[in-house]
Amino acid sequence: MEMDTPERTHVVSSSTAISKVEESPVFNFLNNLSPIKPAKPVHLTQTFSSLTFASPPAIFTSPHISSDRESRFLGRCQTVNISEQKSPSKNVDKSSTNEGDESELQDNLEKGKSIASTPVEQPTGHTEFANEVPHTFMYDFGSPDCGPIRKVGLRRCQNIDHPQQEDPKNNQTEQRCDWESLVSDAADLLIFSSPNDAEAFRGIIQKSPGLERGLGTSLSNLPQNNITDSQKMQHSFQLDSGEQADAEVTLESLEIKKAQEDLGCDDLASMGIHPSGGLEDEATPFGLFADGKSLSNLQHGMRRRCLDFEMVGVHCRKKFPSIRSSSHSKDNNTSKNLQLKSLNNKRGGESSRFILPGIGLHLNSLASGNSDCSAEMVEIFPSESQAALLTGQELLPTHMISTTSEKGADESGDIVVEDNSLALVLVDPEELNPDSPRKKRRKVEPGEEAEACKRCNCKKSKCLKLYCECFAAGVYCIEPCACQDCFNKPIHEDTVLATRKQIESRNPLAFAPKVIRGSDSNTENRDESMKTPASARHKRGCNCKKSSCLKKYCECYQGGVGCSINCRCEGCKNAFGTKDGSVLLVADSEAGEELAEKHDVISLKPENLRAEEQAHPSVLPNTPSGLSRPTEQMAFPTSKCKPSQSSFLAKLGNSTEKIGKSKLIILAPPTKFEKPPQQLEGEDEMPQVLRGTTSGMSQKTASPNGKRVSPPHGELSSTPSLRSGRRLILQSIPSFPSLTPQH
DNA sequence: GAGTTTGAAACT
DNA sequence: CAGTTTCAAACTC
Repeated sequence: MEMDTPERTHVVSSSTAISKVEESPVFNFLNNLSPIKPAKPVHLTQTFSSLTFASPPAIFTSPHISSDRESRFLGRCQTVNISEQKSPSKNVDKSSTNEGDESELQDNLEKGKSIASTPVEQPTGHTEFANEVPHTFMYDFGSPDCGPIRKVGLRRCQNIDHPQQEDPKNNQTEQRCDWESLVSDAADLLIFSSPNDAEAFRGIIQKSPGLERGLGTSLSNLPQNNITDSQKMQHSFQLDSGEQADAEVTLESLEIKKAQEDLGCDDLASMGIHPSGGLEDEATPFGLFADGKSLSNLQHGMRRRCLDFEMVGVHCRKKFPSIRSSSHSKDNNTSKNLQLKSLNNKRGGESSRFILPGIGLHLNSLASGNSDCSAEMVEIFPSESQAALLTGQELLPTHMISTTSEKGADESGDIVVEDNSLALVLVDPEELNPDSPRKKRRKVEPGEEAEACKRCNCKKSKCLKLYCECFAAGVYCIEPCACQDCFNKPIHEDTVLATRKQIESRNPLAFAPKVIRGSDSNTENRDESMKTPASARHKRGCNCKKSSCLKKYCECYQGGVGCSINCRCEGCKNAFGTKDGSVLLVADSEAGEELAEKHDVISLKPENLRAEEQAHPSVLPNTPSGLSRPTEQMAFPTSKCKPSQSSFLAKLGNSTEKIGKSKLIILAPPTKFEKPPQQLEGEDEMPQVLRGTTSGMSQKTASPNGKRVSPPHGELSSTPSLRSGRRLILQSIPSFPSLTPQH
């Protein structure tokens, strides 16, 4: 060995020289003199080659070496590998490798920095490491210390969107496992691709003390540069994945990360705030983490996904239950922790659901329900944010962002409301105070929630049948529910799931959104669609006989969609569209009046609307004048809300004048509205749900431009929540006066 | 808040 | 598939 070291140094310093030396008779002579040396080099070489791992020689020689690892891990991985490989290079055998390889090696060395600096012992460890590495990727085995880490690596590999980011991690993890001490030294070389990863590791570490030893040090040692780098990575990641590519969002996320660093990730994790979602998201699905922190991470990750991928529907669904629980207890800060815990638990349960087969439908159903719940969502997030605020308000922005983004994806109208609430949160420290306006708002909410995300009142169904709105929506019952003998609770998750399966077996679409937007008709042409009354339609259609499809008894009407051929209703007067397609006419008729009346109740003041229409008959160019209003009204009457929004928006778009100042404000973000049409395009029920199927309302409503302005809640139908959402909007309106230009 | 109406869900 | 019953929401007072 001793003899080797000097040679190694030589090799490292000048690879070319090495080859010459080897060839030189003197070298051969020396080798002959010391039988030991030759044997080792050969042995090593074989070992590596056999492994197909990048043997030192192989490394030099070529790309072949890289094998699986490199294929998976590009760029940075090479760097890491180089560092690892260095030690091998030291071996005499390695020196024997081709010159071309040497040149590569040098490059690598430059990147990797100091191979020479690595301790002599490394070679041995390195060989081991080399052996292990391939296995690590290929198989899930490992020493107790390394096992978890490797798993993570595997996971990541599977889910990896960005191999580069992961690669570094894997490399690090591996190195740490085998070379903890060495790694610490080389930590500088290693770079976590993303902050997310770092957090994820932290979370892992928390769970597994063993890992913490290995990783903890390295993490702690990570240079700030790495962090920044990771931040950048995350940023890029967001951009890549993210439809939400908003620079602001990313910036905030960065800020959040910084804040986390300042505060300490642990604290943040405890708070349930996790700016970075990356690994967490991935990890959770695998069920790796059971504890609250990990869950919180998951939650955050979930959010992230929504943000990044606009998996809003799913996200919302997952969150919903938790949200509900949290929403109720929001008032007390002390309770917040408990809430969070409960949320975590619930979420965990949800996550499990998420994994379970058949859940998809459930989730979808949730989505529909979620749409309703969007209002809650908004509030809920703030609550969490509040918790976060306890430590630092900085976190809030993320929540806000996330929430908005989510909503944006799912629901335009609700989103607006949320924004308001969020704005309040940020502005007012009072939120923390129970007396804060927010709290007041929440107080209002209970009623709203009850309506919005309807709370059931089941007495005999045990909330395990579709009679139960909660169950039908795929959500657990919560406090507001007045149900009796309720089994639709996390505690009875098994029962709930079993029941679900049973129901699904009977009707696979039982939990799917009842209202489906027709891809074709729906979307943008909805105004035109008035021709086809129900571009968005109820799946099965209604069977109304006495309500004339003008009351919420009618699921079509309730869902804000017109009746279709599927309906067996009698005397259909559905304002959204009659079975026979004579939608508009109806609007003018009784239904329209009724709707208008209801509008009044809502405080929408149909008067204004009418006045507007009169003043601006052209406001709704797409829709026939008569129809436009009625339809809009239609939407309102039921929930008092969502539909109205869209309608308002449309009107507002055309004429901000009368409608008003306050109302217009709410409508504000046009972008959100833009999304719905896209959603409409997706025909698949599931996707729609996930996306947050647009409600008929939104579809119906037309922007002044003729474009559909409104919201997405496709499923408004189901949605009591929509209703609530609208209410919120109305309420929120006052808050936004500033936004509305005063005329 | 109690009672009625209504139509979906569930059952046969 | 049709008819009946059960159920809970929607509605009315």
